[in-house]
Amino acid sequence: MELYVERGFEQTTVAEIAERAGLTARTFFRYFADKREVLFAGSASLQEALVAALESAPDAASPMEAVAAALDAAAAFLGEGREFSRKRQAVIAANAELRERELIKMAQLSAALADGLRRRGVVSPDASLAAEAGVAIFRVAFERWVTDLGKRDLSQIMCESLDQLKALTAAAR
Amino acid sequence: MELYVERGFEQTTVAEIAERAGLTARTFFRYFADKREVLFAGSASLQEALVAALESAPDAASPMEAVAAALDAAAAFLGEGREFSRKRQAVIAANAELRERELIKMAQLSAALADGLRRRGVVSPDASLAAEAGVAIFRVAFERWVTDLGKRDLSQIMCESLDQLKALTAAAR
DNA sequence: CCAGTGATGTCACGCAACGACATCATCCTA
DNA sequence: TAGGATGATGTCGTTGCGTGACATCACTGG
Repeated sequence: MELYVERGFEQTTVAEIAERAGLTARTFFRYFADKREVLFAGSASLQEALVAALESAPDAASPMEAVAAALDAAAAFLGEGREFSRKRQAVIAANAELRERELIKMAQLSAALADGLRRRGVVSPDASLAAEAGVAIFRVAFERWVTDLGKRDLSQIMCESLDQLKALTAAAR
Repeated sequence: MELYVERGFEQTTVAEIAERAGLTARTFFRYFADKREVLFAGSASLQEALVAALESAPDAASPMEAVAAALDAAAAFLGEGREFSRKRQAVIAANAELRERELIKMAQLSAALADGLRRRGVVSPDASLAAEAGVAIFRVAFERWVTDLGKRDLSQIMCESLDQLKALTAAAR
């Protein structure tokens, strides 16, 4: 993060990262699959938290309600470190390769949520759609939260976004 | 496509592609930004077609209805070449880097649709949400269409998926 | 016939990423 | 306590992607 913020992602070599960490480039690649991956170390635990929340939602909950529970967990997970999220997001936004990686992490998240929904008995296409919709809400809400200058809560913004999506789809045909 | 299908994406070098095309590797890179991009040559025109359809939707159409018009255009654009889409999709699915590129193309599509909606007067977060939802529908429907063994129409599957999303969001809270 | 333009080739280079092997610390056990 | 297994790290060499700089060649307009 330090180096990526200082001089940008492309202008940073793996050798430099390794040097600052007191390691060899070869060792870097033993911990991270590639130069990008180092910025996404936490995404596995985020995903676990979301899936866990989805699974522990009440049985009576509808698919989208279970997804909403997962989104609450996401807010809890990220809610504290807004400054860190801001910095990280700035680095990612500035580089196309990093945006790609970010997107595939989101897609993995979506797939994991869809799996979780299927385990709850939701039929396959509904599960995918609900998961995709959930991730869309996450994306939009997170963007707003990071951009926002005020102090509004992430979970609150997520709720709003879900409501907006409901209103939008309800107004189609 | 030939080489990627024959021996897979990773096992194909740019020099080989260039050779089969009767060119130099250097020239390849003058036409395509990188080894992946060659599989996404058509995505710009797809995007244009969708945005055009969105813009020419009746003024009275709701945001999601305008998005639905764009999805119809997508179906028209892709509907004929199912065999080609299948092959291409198989190549992409088999490789993580290609999946990343596919995702960023989708994200660009989503951004372009959101822009188009804003030009129609839709407020910003609604535009993003509707566009994201539209792309989610596209993704799910396309996946079903490519996988599906039957002869069901892409546009038909898209309509179904939109209806399903409506039902899902309506059932939240 | 020449100057300008655009497409292509040639060459050299930086760097990401990986395989193979060496080294060293730790720790378990006979 | 010596010795062997294990795991983390370093070293070295290689491949291939991607780019900058420069040369070449075809084509076009004047």
